[in-house]
Amino acid sequence: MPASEPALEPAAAIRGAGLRVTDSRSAVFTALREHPHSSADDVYARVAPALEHPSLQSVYNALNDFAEAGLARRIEPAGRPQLFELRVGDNHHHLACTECGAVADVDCVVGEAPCLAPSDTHGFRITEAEVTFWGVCADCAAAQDAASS
Amino acid sequence: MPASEPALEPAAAIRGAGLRVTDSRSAVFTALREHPHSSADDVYARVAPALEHPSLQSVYNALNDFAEAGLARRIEPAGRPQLFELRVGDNHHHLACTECGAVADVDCVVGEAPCLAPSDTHGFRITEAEVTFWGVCADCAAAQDAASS
DNA sequence: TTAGTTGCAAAGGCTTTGCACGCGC
DNA sequence: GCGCGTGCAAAGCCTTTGCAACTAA
Repeated sequence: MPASEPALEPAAAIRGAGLRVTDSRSAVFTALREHPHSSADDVYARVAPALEHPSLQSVYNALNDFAEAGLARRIEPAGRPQLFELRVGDNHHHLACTECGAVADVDCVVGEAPCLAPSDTHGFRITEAEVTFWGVCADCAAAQDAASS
Repeated sequence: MPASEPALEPAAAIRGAGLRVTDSRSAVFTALREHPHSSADDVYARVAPALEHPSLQSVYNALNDFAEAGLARRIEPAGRPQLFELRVGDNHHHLACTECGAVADVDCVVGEAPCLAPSDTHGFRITEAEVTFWGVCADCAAAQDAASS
């Protein structure tokens, strides 16, 4: 099992990103590592019990700080609240469920960033290629099949 | 009916999608054809002068109806208001400017839908692959260069 | 100590919803 | 005439902002 790679200490990761280490941030970091693709609300729900005075705004602060510091990546599935994940810099993409909003990771088909290049850049200075596969997750597909039978 | 006209009559397109033809919808359709990648606000600003009693909600209604009927496609650049365009079914992708939100079309590098397949579907029933290239458009790049020089 | 963070409150942007009137079919 | 669509108003969701008190370094 991949447990060989010791999970980086939250405090070290946060400090390494140039941010101060606080209880809130450590909690958010841990929650995000254990449950990637979480929305701010999800993270808040997870860290709330562990903190003295939890606040949704602090979670937003932490998430935004992480995103800005390059610790976390922001995912914004169309029409849904934004999600966050800690995997960064490995150019992976996402599968998103149009029904329930579930998101799963997919390794890039090509393997190196940017994994695609547009045929015409229209003068844009391109920095990133984002790929999202839309579909229906296994659970929702099962629900649909059950409903239509 | 030959659908080979350079510009399909708005009324025909709308009726063809199974929607009733109204002034609002015709105006929205025309505005969208002339200015693709428009937000609801943009469209509203364009159609308002031509209508008697314009309303932003009607524009939203029309756009959502179009999207649902397959007449228009909804684009949702992360963190920006949603945009709409009339090109549908041709599997093209987008270039988006991280600075100003400008969007440009790019033909799919592969050419047929879905143009990519994930390495692992995680049980998803995939219906669409969406590719967005993020970067800085020519105008914003020029502004940045000017500011840093 | 001192700048960076938190917590609380409130505002803000974008989009949707509800309902009566009017119009396309 | 029937039913969909419009217009007006209001609410809703998610996110950001402002400011005093607090705390990591």
